[in-house]
Amino acid sequence: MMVESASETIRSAPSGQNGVGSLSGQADGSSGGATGTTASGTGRDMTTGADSNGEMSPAELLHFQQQQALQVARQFLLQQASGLSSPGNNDSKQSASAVQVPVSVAMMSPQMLTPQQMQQILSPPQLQALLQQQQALMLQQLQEYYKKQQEQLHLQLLTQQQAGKPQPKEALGNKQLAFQQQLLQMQQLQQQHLLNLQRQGLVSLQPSQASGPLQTLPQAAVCPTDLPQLWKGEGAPGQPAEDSVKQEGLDLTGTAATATSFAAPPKVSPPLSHHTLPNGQPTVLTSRRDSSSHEETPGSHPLYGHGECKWPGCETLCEDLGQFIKHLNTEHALDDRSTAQCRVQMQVVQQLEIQLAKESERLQAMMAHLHMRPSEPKPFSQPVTVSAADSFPDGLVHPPTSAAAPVTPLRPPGLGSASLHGGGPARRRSSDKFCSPISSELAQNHEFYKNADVRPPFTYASLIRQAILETPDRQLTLNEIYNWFTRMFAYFRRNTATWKNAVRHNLSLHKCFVRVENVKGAVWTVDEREYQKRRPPKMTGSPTLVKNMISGLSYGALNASYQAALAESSFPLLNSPGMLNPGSASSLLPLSHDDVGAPLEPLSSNGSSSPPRLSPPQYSHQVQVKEEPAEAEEDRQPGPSLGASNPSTSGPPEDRDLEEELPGEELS
DNA sequence: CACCTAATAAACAACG
DNA sequence: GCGTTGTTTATTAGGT
Repeated sequence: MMVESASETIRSAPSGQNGVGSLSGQADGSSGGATGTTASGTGRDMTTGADSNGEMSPAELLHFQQQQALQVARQFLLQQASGLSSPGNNDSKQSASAVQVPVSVAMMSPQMLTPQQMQQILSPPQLQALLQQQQALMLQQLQEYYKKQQEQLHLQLLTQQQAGKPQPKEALGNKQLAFQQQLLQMQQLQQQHLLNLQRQGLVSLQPSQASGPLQTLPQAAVCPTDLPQLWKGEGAPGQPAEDSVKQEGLDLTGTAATATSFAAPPKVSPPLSHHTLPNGQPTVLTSRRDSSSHEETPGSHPLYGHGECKWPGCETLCEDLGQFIKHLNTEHALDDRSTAQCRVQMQVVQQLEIQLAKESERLQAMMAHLHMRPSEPKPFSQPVTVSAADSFPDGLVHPPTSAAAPVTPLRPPGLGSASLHGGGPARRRSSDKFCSPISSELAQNHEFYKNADVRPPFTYASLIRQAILETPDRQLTLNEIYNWFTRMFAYFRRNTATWKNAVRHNLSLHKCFVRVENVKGAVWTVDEREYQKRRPPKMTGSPTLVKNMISGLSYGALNASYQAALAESSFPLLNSPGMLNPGSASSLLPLSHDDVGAPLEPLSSNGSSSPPRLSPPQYSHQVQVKEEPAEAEEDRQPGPSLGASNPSTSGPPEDRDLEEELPGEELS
């Protein structure tokens, strides 16, 4: 609550903030207490690493690997939970953010701010910059790491050949083990990298620069330090090289520290180190050394290691850093060759990213198979198996992710750009345009929105509707709507006057929101038809087209999975944001109330309730008002349209009333 | 450029 | 009188 008022003063909204501020305090208090941290998926019971085995049978090995994967996943959750994702909660993660933020912030805002302030203040663009920076480092590390791994494998193979005779079996087993470990490490790294990317996707505008501006980002990414170095060498030759080096060294340590915190989570590595094989020290050690090389040698240079120049294809030996710097400035100055090499490197990075995406996808599938679904309702939103090509046409991963969907490379359907409302002023609204299925989007990322001070890419109207539909009775009082907002979105824990006003404004303005007098007051409900009516014009794609596609597909031209995927992805288009799961879910499972994720969990687990694409119960929302005099409904009901129009009056809330065509008819 | 939609701000009334 | 709720109008901005 303190934070809230603080941020409010910071942002200094115009007038009557005070009164409302206090009010919101109350609201938050109640809601916050109620919700706390709901499912949030962190509490999964995961068997902790199978440690101790010296030798393993293949089965054991597999098991071990799975355990490792689990651990990695948990690591993710922890990271997310600890607030890596961004602002929202304060205290506990302050330390974490204190570690991460300052680095980048130091770069962009000379004057130092407290982490908290930063959390409040950091705008998406800034965050983006931060993340890009981190990503750059990660990429760099990744490259090195991969290289190392390769070398390592090679080395191992050699040693294996040599030592293969004595105890072939054991050695082989060990090798295998080491191999597995390496794989795991790679996975781990991949995931972390992915996490970074995803996080970046959260805030960044154009994650997909693969084709176009490719130059800009990756260039920075490839070698954040050496390019400036090169330019420096050219631009200001008089400058003592040492100085610049030192500075960069410092910077580097800073950034490297953050990067390594991702790269080498202590939790996961220990078990690995246990299993290092006889001669295996190198494996783990190298990786460790690798990942931490920067931080351990403050004066080092990313392109300098083990006494040699790491410039691609160079490997010139340099006794010390100074010599290396000279070498760098002379041999790798800014010229055609260097830039070309740089480009190549960029491509390498991109390839790696793609590879990463694929691998993480695989991991996702594995995790899913292991019932590890981290509080995220994959089945609905995305079949997980969206082809990598689809998800990453650009080789990058965009989507906002929550702790719930740590590794998921999925991009919220239709939301690709929607969620990336980068930079822009708070005004930017996007949701409806993209017709992102708010519910699935939310389901996937609610953890994120809950904790990250990121403006959700949905319109107020769709959010309000979502809030209402999530409740079993599909009705909410204004205050309950407020609470939902604050509960679900960190973003709405500040500037309360503003958005609350907006909420009221929307409720009044849109015909789709129907106020119903209740015994205990007034509640708001959603008139789904009205809501649908507002959409048609938008439909960026062209609903009819989509419809045709689907119907066409349904003739079986394409294989089922693809069809499903397609139907899935286009479903939201037909039904407008948010129609699906929660609506049906909540209608079926009252337990929904607590948060978005909740209703989805059970569904995802039992899978019973219709696959996303066709769930009929969506159109359920002619609400019935609890304990309510029927007359109330009239006042605003667009009476005509469906006789069913008031299942409320007649039927049960579940109203299986089948009007699925509705979207079609209305949209087309 | 016109038009539409959404966000934001603000005034105001009714009500408890 | 105050705060909440609800309605309404105006302005601004982004998208088409």
